[in-house]
Amino acid sequence: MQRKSFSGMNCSIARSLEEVGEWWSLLIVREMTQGMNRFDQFQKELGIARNILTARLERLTELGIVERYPLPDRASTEGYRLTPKGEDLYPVLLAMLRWGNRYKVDEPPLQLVHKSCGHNIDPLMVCNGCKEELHRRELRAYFTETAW
Amino acid sequence: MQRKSFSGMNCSIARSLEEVGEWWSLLIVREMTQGMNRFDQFQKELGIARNILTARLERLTELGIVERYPLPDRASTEGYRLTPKGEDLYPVLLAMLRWGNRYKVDEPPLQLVHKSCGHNIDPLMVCNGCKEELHRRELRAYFTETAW
DNA sequence: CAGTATCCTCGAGGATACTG
DNA sequence: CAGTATCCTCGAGGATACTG
Repeated sequence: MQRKSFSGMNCSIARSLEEVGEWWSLLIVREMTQGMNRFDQFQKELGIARNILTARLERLTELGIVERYPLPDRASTEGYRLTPKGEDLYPVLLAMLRWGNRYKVDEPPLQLVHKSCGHNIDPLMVCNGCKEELHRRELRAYFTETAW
Repeated sequence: MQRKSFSGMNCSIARSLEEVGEWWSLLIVREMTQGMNRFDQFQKELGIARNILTARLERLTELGIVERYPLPDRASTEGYRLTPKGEDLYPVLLAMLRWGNRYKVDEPPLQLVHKSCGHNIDPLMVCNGCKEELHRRELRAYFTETAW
C-alpha cells in the first residue's frame, strides 16, 4: 500500500484494513479456517500467483496472524496455521459471508449449520451485555464522536 | 482490480471483497455511518485524493451501497447516504473494529457503549437460533465442505 | 462546495521457468 | 512439494490546478 501511513488515523478499522484489507489475505485466512495448511493447497485453491502467495504468507506471519508448525505426517515440511490472533478474524469472515450471501441472489447462498443447536445460522452481531442485536444508532463511542 | 474474475469463485467472502474489499470503500462507509454525507467532508476527513473519492462514490452508488438524496438545508446539492444494503455492512465494520481494538494495544481502544443497556460493548457473533457465540469448529457448511 | 481533468508513481498481482 | 527468481502489466492512488 503506497498510501501515506494510516497508523495515524486512530481508527481500528483502518488499522485492521492495513493488516488484512488486501484481497488475498482474508481469503488465505479463510482457507486456513477450512483446514488448508500447505503452500500448494492455497495456490491451487485460490489460483493466486506463487510469488504473491509467498509474499502474503510472509506478511501474515510477520503480523502474527499465521504461524508455521511441523506437519505430523510429513516430516520434511512445515505447514501454516492461524494463531489466536488469526482465529479471531473469524467474526470478520462471518460478517462478510453473511453480507455476501444476502446481496448475491444470483448464486445460491451457502447455508451454515450450528452443530451444537442444529440451527441454520444467520450470524448476528450482539451486545455482550444484553445480547440484543447491535444497530448503529444504538451505539455511542466512548472517547470521541467520530473516530472509531 | 486486475485479478481475473472472482465471480466464479462461488464464495460470498470473495464476492464481498470484490465490492468493498478495497481500502477506501469501507472507510467511506464508516464515515457515512457517522453521519458524514458530503463530498468535502469525506475528502477532508479521510485525506483521500479527490478524483479517487469521486470514483469510489460512483462505484459504491452503482453497487447500491450508497445513494444520493436531497439535502434538506442546502437546496443546491445532494448528499450521500447508505442504502439498506450499505447499512448492512455495519456488522462487518463492527467485527473489524473489534479485531483492530484487540490487537493494537499501542493505541487506546475505542470503547463503544450500547445506549439501550448501558453496557460497554465487545461485539459478539452469535447464532440466531441459540444465541451462543459462534466458533468455527461448531459450524458445518450446508452444501459443500470447503466453499463458503 | 462538488466535483473534473491531467499527469504521474508504484506496488500488487500475474505468468512462468527454475531449484533443492 | 515449497518455494524463488524474473519480468511484465495495469490500475489504484496521489497531487494539484481548474470550473460551474
